[in-house]
Amino acid sequence: MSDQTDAVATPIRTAVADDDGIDFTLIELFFFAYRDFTSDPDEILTDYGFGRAHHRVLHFVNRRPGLTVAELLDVLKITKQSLARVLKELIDTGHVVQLQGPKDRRQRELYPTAKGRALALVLAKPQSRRIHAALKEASAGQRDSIERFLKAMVNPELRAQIDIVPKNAG
Amino acid sequence: MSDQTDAVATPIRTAVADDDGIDFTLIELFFFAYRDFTSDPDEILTDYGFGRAHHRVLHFVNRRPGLTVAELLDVLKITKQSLARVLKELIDTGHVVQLQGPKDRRQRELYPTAKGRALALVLAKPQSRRIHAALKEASAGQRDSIERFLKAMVNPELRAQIDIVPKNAG
DNA sequence: AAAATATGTCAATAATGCTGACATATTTTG
DNA sequence: CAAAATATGTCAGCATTATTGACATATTTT
Repeated sequence: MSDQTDAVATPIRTAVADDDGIDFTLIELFFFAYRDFTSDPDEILTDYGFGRAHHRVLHFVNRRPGLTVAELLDVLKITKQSLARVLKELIDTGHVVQLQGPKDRRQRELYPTAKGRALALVLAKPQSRRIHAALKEASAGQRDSIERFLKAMVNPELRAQIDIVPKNAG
Repeated sequence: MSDQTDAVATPIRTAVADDDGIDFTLIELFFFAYRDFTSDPDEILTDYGFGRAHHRVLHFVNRRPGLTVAELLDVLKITKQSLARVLKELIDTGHVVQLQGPKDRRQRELYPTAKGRALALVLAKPQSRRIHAALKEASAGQRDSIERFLKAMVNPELRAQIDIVPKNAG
């Protein structure tokens, strides 16, 4: 009886692999890729006294100018209280401004300032460069596959969040 | 003069888009995909009183049985003190065991127990299912593109960490 | 007028990370 | 063999990002 109550549990010496019917290869690659994907902006952010949370807010305010606090909470999947401090700091430092909603004056529409736009671009640049480098040898069709894959990884009921920004809104 | 000292900074009402020479589409998709990719195991982990940090340790101990503490720190890119608490909890709950290194007795080789292996599979299952569903319509060649892309997103000098586990170690 | 909604704020707490310092056991070096 | 280097463990303090619960204010809807 080698159950949990044994003083010493038996070590398993074989590695799990894709054989177990589980795609460990892609699971692990996704972890490594995202770890390094976020590392570039993380370094820049420390110079500004900001963290990854500030980056996320700044990104979406630049991506969807005029979105409300509620919409931002829904996209980030965090609570109002978690957002509060981060948003306040971005407002206090002049990266983001709030405007009263034109139709519903309870709402606060969030917009980037020129300063906030500039920082968003600075943060996105190394990420875009990394993506561009990773796609170097990929064809246009392969890029489409990757885009479709990433989109399909998102919960179906939340995929609408992605489509808010048209492919080339410019 | 609309600089930062102005009482009210001017809001920018246009959205950033890929036009700015930055691949915001993939940047954002990567964020959404990873957010939902980690949400499944996160929910399961709360039932065990564990967090995402425990999951990462458990994953790599199952993936590379016998890896040392130093190797684990290198893979996770965290400090020894950060790992300590999480690792201790996994050991105390019988998910992971430490064996003295056979050659260098200072080292502690980390192995999963049957309990730890089982939990790793439970956590990986929904992630694998999500990947599988996302690849549903993709051809084998497209899967390769995605794998190559994710691998290319990892810092070149750290890509060796990925290759430690052979494609089909089974 | 009452209820619902959007936002803001306060207080307390948890998870995960950090730095710095130091102890122990073991291996390597001179 | 003694000294230095290495691998690990641990303590104390702290920062960031998240959580829940409670409550206040302004505004809109019923």
